[in-house]
Amino acid sequence: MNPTRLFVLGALARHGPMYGHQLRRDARIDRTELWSEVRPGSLYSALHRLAAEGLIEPLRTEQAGQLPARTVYGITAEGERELRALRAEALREVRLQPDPVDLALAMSAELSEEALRGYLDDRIRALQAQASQFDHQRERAWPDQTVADDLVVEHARMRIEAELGWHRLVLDQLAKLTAAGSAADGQAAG
Amino acid sequence: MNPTRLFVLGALARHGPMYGHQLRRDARIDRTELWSEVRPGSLYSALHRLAAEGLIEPLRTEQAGQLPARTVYGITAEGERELRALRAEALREVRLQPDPVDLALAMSAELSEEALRGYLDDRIRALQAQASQFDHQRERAWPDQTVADDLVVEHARMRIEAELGWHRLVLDQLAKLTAAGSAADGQAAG
DNA sequence: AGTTGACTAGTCAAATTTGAGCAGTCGTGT
DNA sequence: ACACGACTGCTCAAATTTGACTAGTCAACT
Repeated sequence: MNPTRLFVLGALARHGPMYGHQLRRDARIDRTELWSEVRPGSLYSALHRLAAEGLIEPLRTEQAGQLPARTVYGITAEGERELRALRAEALREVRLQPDPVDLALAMSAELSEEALRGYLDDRIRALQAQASQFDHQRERAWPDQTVADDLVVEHARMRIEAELGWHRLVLDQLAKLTAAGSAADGQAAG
Repeated sequence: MNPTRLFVLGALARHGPMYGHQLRRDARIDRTELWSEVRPGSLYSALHRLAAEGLIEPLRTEQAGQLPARTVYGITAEGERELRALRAEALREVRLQPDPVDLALAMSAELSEEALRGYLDDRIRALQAQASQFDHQRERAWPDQTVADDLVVEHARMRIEAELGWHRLVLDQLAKLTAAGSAADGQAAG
């Protein structure tokens, strides 16, 4: 499905021509980390590939002060078409992304009850921290905030709440979980 | 983090020596699709790499009837250590995986209200279908089902419920969402 | 006998991501 | 002056994933 391409095309369509680092920066600013983690490597490789496919095109190179030169890309007509197609694909796709913690849990039978409880407590604390961050952010808007942005934040908040609920359930069942194999395996390397 | 490696090491540690296709098959049987999508390409490349690193080792090659030969791998002592490390890593990591639908939604301002409502209705139907599947499955157990397996299914069920709640919220705000840009863009290529 | 369809066990090229790094610049202190 | 850390704009190798494909076997029909 490739979210990186969707992100690049969408950003160029909205804001107009941009260069690589600008995309990366805006991704941080606009809470983009919620829907897509844009790493530099992926970003630039997507830019090169999109340009090679003619979906975006280098418009000019700029130079601000003595900083490294940067290439400004704009979206092409074909890129707009691809953007609509990718967006439709993303909207149609309903997939619960697998969570590695489930995999880990299924393999933790021989972990001691205390060790597992420690992990779970840590996870709950981390989730609560994230939740309260969102609650603070929800109050004050950022520039150019749209209804869609609100909904994205709300989505994250609701998912955190669901995670918290599940974690509490796991804590509830902890005794049963480790009842079978209760060997000593308190701490792992890593 | 690499869930595929964790899956392979964990499965070999639990069930004992196995060959590639067996891992792939068991992944289907044990609801593994919930936590990890094991595609053949990823699976075999993980096997080769784990073997090269000495975390698993080819024990023998079998041949059942005239079917293709298959290589049986077993986990090594070092592999067991790596398994514990990977599991601890997965248990520590708390990350809300970004959902592409958020990205798509943030770029759907110029989509018509009806088009967006159509997508959302479809998504809700798909989610409800998945939910009722889980509800049926929850009643009858599968062989070797553990408490952890129950919890994994429950996890998926709770996440679906959260998704449903959010989707209804989006439908609620739909008028506001498309209020700004309401051009005609009813259907996209796809 | 021949065909169909599903399963077995795995390969491969191409796309993509990861994670680190590079060569420079800027701002801030000291 | 100059050291320091953070930022800018981007590159690169290595790891990994994707998705289609190979080359055969088996059971069941027709």
